[in-house]
Amino acid sequence: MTEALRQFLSGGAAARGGGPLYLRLRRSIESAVEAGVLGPGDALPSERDLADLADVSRVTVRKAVRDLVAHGLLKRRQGSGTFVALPVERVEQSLSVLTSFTEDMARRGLAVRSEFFDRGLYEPTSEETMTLGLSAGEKVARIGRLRMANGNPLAIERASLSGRMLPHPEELDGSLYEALDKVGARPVRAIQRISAALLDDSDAARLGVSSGAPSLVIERISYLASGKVVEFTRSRYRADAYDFVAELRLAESHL
Amino acid sequence: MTEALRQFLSGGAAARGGGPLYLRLRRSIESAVEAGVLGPGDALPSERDLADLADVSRVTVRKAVRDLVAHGLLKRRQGSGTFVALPVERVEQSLSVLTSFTEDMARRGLAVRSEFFDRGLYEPTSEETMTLGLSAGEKVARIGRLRMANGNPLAIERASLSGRMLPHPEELDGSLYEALDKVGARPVRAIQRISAALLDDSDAARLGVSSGAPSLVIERISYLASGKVVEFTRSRYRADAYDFVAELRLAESHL
DNA sequence: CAGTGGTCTAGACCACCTT
DNA sequence: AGGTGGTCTAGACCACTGT
Repeated sequence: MTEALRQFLSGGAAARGGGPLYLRLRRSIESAVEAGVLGPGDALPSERDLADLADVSRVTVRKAVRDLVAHGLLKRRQGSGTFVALPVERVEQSLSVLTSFTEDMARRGLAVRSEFFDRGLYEPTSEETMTLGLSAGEKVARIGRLRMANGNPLAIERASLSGRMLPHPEELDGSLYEALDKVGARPVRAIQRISAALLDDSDAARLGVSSGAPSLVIERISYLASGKVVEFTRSRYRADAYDFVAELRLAESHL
Repeated sequence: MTEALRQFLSGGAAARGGGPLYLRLRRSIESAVEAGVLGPGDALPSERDLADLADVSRVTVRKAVRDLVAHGLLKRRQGSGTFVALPVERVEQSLSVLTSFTEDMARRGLAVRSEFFDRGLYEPTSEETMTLGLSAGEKVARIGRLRMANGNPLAIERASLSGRMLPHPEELDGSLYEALDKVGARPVRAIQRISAALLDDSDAARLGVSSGAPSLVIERISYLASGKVVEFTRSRYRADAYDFVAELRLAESHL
């Protein structure tokens, strides 16, 4: 195996076109994975061995590997090694009709679990006061949870609500909307904003991906029938595991 | 100015909690920007000077700065310096009704321009053959363009169509849908899939962002009234400049 | 030409996982 | 205990940008 790799590294890294060494090495490793010389889950040689094989310094190896880890091709485990990433089964979520996370996953035969890392009443930020239309002195209820499907962390959700809607957030256990339903504050409409950003270190750790991995950023504002804002949620979905799907009618559009 | 910075670096970097040096330095620079000691567009001291100020090696400075550049807080210009990034005005696009890129931007008073980097007929990939339902021997028309608003690159679009629909792609100049309209192949419906991923080096260069910056990945399949697939487009939108917005009706959902 | 970021090296020590 | 990735250093040269 190391012999086949040598073709891609020592021969490959030097020969493969021009450019900086770390880029040539990066392409060499990519080629080795694409060619199947390294399969999913396989361990790469240690960074020190790679440095020897490719005849570059370890710093250069780390630069090449870092890029490939960021793009999701490789995974590093401290003290253990560097491995070709396992293919991730991606999960889809519809954007036209908002179905529940739990229902969505159940329909796909996935076991869902939530892990709360934050449930409590807090002094609101100015953003929360404005978005939720809080009155002076009113507290804000915050719910932070890690969403998992089949044991894999998929998303981080941080919801903010008026403390009046949810006076005991620490008792929340299952569905937030169910709890809202009980106090007659079930939203009927939501506006969702989708963007992308790199995960910060703590969110990356929670989601079990490398620091600096990309994520889908979802901000949702939910409204009551009266038009009043009930809930403001900011979520982070693992970009390597999640797709949002929308169906569009092309009315008078000229693209 | 360097005097105020020193508070955040020499004093700051060493004092600011524990953890690796590059993380402390990163936090110090973040703090300096948040505190307004460094405003948008301001130049940071050179990496060598930062290394002296914070009393770390240049490698460590570069590691801290790289992270901040990836997150969009700083921008590096080779031969020139490192600067606090200018705030980017974000652009929204609706997902419920697909309006045209050009119209959308015009409504916001933005001048739109497209730059083609690829227009031609090619041998289809197997993905194109399957998605577009091409018959044997049929060529595929590919349109690759860089979308810009007010001179700023916003997105890269790569569209694939049957060569029969668009036999002379190199003549395409304006709207693709307009061209399709002329041959009676105007789509009436589309499915759009939204995810996120890091930009590769060449796309990052086209979009004028740093290599490894995050992007929104949009895949769209457009259908004729007959149900036949007309077009398959894969786009990359700058994550620091683009939001997709969807309105949702919460039918029977339990979140 | 001087100054900046970009690449690269050889070697060191630490933190962590495995056995 | 031995091997792995994580951090860090001091110094070098290159490529690019400005004057």
